[in-house]
Amino acid sequence: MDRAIWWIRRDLRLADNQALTEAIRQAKEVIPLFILDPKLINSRNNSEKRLSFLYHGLKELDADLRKLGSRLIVRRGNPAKTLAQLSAEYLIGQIFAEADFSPYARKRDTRVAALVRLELVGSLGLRHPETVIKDDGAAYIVFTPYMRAWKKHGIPGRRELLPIPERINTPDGIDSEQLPEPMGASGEMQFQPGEREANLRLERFVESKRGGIFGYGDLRNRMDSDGTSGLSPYLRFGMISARQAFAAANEAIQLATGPEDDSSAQTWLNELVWREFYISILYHFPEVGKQSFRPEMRELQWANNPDDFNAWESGATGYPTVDAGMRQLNATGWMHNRARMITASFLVKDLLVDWRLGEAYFMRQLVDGDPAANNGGWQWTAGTGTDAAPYFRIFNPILQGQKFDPDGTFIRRWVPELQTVPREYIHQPWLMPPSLQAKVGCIIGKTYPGPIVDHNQQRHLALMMYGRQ
DNA sequence: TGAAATGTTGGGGCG
DNA sequence: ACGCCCCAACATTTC
Repeated sequence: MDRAIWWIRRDLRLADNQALTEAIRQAKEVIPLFILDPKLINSRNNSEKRLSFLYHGLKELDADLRKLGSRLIVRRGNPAKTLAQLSAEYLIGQIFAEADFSPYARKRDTRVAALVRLELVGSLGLRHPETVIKDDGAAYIVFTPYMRAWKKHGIPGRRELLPIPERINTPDGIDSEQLPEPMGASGEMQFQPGEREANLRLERFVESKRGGIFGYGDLRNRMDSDGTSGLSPYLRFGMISARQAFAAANEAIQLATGPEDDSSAQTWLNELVWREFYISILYHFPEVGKQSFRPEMRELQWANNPDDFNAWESGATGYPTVDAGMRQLNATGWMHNRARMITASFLVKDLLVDWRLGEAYFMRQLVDGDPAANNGGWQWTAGTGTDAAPYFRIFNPILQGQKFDPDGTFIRRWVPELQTVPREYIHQPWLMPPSLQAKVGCIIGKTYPGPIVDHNQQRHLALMMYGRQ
């Protein structure tokens, strides 16, 4: 084959890239192509920060490609039309891409495959969803059996990962669109986009002597510390492959020196398996993107009060941990996982708002926003999903804060109005006597809202709402 | 990857 | 010495 297109979608990396490797193996010349698909770019649930991360990431990828004698070609338009037109114009033999399993991606790829030769190589998870199924061919809908089956297959060692190609021959004279100017300089972003940063983060995480993967078991839930890997945006855009992450996790498990380290590293690896699980769920049950997985939970009578929702999204519920989480999200496009569970539980089970509104809001904010993982997380919280939390499992935002942010460091970082509130009141500032409020300059109802609802009361309402179904 | 409600146990104060 | 009560601490059940 003379010419192939490496169609880049959610695999913005040169290392361990099966689609790219296969394109180079089969064709003399390879065109690295990214298509700005208006359907995705202009989607109502897209996020400025995620787009900015993508655009910066594409710039990085272009720079990396130029070191290999190639460059990134960017086109805007309908993918099927764009690929058909390019294929005809440049006599493309085949298009190689990494498989993506969101309902939209699958529809899109079907349309593309009807017009041009498209070969999907590898996937955004380590295992293709068709390969982890029960003996009778049904999909797993409970995590633990899924994980057991998943783990029966091997995890490649780091030495088996595909190297960065030495050179990519790309024909000259192919027009490329300018990338839209991303908002904000990449150097100021919390997540520096690009493959290089992704690898640095993974290395730091698995090689760190304190914290990192071996401290993960203890620290992952602490909202007041950096106990997580911070890799989600990179996995989201494939700046690092799932295989690379799994290989590193597995190697850490081999190197663990005690049962604590071992179980800590296992815990992180399991989080990666949760990602695979939700990719698989969305693949086998694409309708979860629109409605509850559980049919009996599709007609819940949500309150959907707009004022409550506004208070939630802007971080003004009067519950410090909830507000801190939402403000972290709004400010950075990322939220600690524990805070995601707490804020989500609050929206669904304290404010009785349809989980789909929360899911959409998260998609509009998150740098790492991914349809499978985000949907899985929300359905888990709402108790409507496959292997979901039972409906009566309701987070108490005060207790969660006391457990996972005992000093209120996380709260004070994101809710400056509460900066001066003493430790003993930080999770319930409304209990401060008026004299203390005046003394510390935090007046409940003025400088910081009182709780918009009573948790205990709302908890009972939620139990009734779910119980009636 | 929860928390509240309810039940059980046992030590200590006390008459 | 004994029974009774209280209640913290822990366990179990329930939502």
